[in-house]
Amino acid sequence: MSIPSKYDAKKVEQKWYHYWIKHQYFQSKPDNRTPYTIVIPPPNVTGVLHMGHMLNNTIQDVLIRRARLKGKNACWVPGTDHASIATEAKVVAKLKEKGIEKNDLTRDEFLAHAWEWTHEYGGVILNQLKKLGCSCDWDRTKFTLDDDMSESVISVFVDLYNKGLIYRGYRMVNWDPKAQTTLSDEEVIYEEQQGHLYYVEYNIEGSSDRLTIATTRPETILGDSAICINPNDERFSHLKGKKAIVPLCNRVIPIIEDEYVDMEFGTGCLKVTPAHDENDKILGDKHKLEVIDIFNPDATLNSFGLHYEGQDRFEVRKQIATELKDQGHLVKIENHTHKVGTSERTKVVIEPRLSDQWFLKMEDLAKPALEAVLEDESIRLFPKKFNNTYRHWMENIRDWNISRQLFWGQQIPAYYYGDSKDDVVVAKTKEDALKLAKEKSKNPKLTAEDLKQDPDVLDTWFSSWLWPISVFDGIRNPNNDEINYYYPTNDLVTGPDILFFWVARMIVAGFEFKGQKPFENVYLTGLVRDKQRRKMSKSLGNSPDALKLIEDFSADGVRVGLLLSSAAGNDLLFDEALCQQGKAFGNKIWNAFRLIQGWKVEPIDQPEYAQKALDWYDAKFQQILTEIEDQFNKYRLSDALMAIYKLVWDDFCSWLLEMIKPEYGQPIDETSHKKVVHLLEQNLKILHPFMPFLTEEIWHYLKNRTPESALVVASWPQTKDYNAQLLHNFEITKEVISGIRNLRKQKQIPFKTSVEMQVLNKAKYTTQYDGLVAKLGNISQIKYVDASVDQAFSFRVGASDYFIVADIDLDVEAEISKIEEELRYTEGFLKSVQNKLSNQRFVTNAPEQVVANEKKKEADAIAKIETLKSSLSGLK
RNA sequence: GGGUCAUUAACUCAGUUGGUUCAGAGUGUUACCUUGACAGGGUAGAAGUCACUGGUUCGAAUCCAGUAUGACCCACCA
Repeated sequence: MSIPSKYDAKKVEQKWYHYWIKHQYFQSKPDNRTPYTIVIPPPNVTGVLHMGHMLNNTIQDVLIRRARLKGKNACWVPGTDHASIATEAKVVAKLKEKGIEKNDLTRDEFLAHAWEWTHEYGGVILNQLKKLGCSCDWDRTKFTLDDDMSESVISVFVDLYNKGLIYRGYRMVNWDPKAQTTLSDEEVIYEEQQGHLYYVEYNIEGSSDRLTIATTRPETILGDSAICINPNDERFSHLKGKKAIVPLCNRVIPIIEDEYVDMEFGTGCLKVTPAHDENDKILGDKHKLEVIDIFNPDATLNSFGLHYEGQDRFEVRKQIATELKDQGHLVKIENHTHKVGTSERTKVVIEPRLSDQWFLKMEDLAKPALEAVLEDESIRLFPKKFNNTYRHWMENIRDWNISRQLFWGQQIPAYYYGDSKDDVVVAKTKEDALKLAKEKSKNPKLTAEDLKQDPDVLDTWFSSWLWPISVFDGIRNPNNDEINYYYPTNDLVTGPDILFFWVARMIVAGFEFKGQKPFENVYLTGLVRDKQRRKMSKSLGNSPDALKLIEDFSADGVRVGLLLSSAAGNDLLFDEALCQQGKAFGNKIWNAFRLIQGWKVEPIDQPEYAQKALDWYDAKFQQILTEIEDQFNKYRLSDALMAIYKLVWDDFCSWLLEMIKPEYGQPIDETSHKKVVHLLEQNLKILHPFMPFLTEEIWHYLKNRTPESALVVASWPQTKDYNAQLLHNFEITKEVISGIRNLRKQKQIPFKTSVEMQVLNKAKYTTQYDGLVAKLGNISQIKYVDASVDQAFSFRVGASDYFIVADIDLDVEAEISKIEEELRYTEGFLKSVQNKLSNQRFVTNAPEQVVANEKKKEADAIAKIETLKSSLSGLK
């Protein structure tokens, strides 16, 4: 079988992905193995893969592939989210291009367009995940608007309504004037903006006095229903009980008193606009003020806006300022920075607005979810610092506005049978609703036509909070085999930006609807940023094209690149150079494999050095294996990968292969070859979760494999005890070899020139590796001596001296000064150790172990000084 | 305004209960090497007042207090 000298990632990756799918390795069905389950954070159905997804899903794939290798029944459930606002906005925009307005369509017509769009673009992102190598069970792919998923959502709504946890309320909500829907508090992003503080004068009724208020939103004065002063503010005591006149519209409004007003801010006078500010609403309720809504749903002014009717709020703000100025009501304008709420999806400024919405009471629901994370820690967040954030949110949780004024989503199963808002019933189907309506209205003559379903749909998160349950049909069929087997799932991998949107709510839903946590561990990744630390975003154009990256660096390379520097919770500064490093690593492995496979194998005796080297690597592998087990348990994937990287590159390639490599043109013995192939296979196994394609390719080149023995379903290496002393001795051997190389370089002794070495070494604990030292140092002979060797170059490792006898003039002066320098350093070191030891408080207070160590350091230093002195006198 | 976390080499980060060479890794950089797996390579080296100030301790990158800078989260100051 001929092996290509260049690794063709594109071809290989396609080949093996097909192979894995064909042999159904990613499929999972309940059986008697332990399950290991991950549900994917469903991406937007019409989205495309970005760097965040790449990172996220690479991590999930690493975890799931490792679990599969460890013999678990690994199940990774993929799917997409209908993302109501985002998708609806895209559909609306697309229709607009065709000259179609959303308002001209019926609900069903609009939904038909939306589904068409979904079918056209939906799933693109899932195909991109396949390119990345993700080993999802594609037969389980779910969409949050699938019929069964929707049924689950509706049934949960009805259930919560019947429990009295869902209510309809007339409240101040966050209104997105562009999408023309409400948003939950979590969907509002507060951004600091440079604005102005307008000082506006109001006339006082029946007086020539005037008062000045400060406002950031002068356009809302048309909706003013009071002026508020602090009762303790003596500056305004003469105004108590009087009335003010709103400029422009000349409406007469009361001057009320409330301690809410901050006397320090602005003028100490506050205008009250209950329809357009949450605090004003509270004040308004308290003082029974009129509520004057001056906006249309798209944030243009309505008839209360007088001559500004139909114009946009920000346009009106400018014009009204001018008009106020012209009429002598504007005192001054100051610059003022403040936080403005914007829509997470459409980016427009949120308008606080009073409207009827559906809410879910969260307080009681949150309790078990809070305990699970913070008290019994049955759910663990990685990194742990998010516990605090989680606690704060959960303890201050507010009711969740779950209704959206959109078409794309599950329509709220509430049916009105009369003119009043209270003439409402909630049921899974219209038939059930009719039954209930007849009872409630005591009107048996009601027909289905009399029922009008609430036009709103549910917040998308109200479907995705059920995800770990509903993908296994655990809502509709609470005790089916799948949910019983797979739930609770094991790990959840997602970004901290949706900790509240999704993670916290899933935990709530898990306890409420399943009586159990939805997952054990939550791995929160960082944000992917560019080299300048800017967040990657479409608008900045700094986000690389995911598929292009895979094209350029191979899927394996990109995976390694992403993971190399992505400790959980830390932002990842993405740099293509990392992918390049990943790709180079792949190349290194490929070439190591080619070397091994290229050797001629013959049934000759195994040289001793080869056996020693292979035994050493065996132990080294075990050491690293143990280490990465620990790192995986702590979700330190980056560290685990780095440990493997160094194991393969440094220990396997640079040391082991160099040590067992036969002379050029010579064969290798069968025993060694068999063993090194085995060790390579072990490496491939632990590499496979990170670099699935390359490893599978080499795995099949090494031996003929049946589909059952593919690497993807191989077994993870067993951890065994290893000889730590052996590893320690070998490290010393490495130092000796480095010493030789170093000395050759300094003295310009070419590697091809074989030299003799003499060793002054009382312990002789590394003599077993003399063969290796001879091979890698090109040493003709190693002799052990009892005294320093004159006329030789020397170096020192530990307490031993190594002398290289070469036929080259020795610069005695240089040797002497080198030794003298080391002598000075060692004497200084000895002095500091002895100082410490003569400190009575140290000796009495420090633990025995530490004192003993210091004493050993002292003894070593004394011994070293002795040998240094003797070589010095030898040279002189 | 409240809170959380961070600050270690040129860059990105480890450093687990204070005590073994604990001042580390990867990248970059420097010098040299390189026809026989791999220049996407090899060998060797340089590089840090562990943000600052004080404290606790025999001993502090590590614990405590404060300061500075940055990031993030939360909150209704017009």
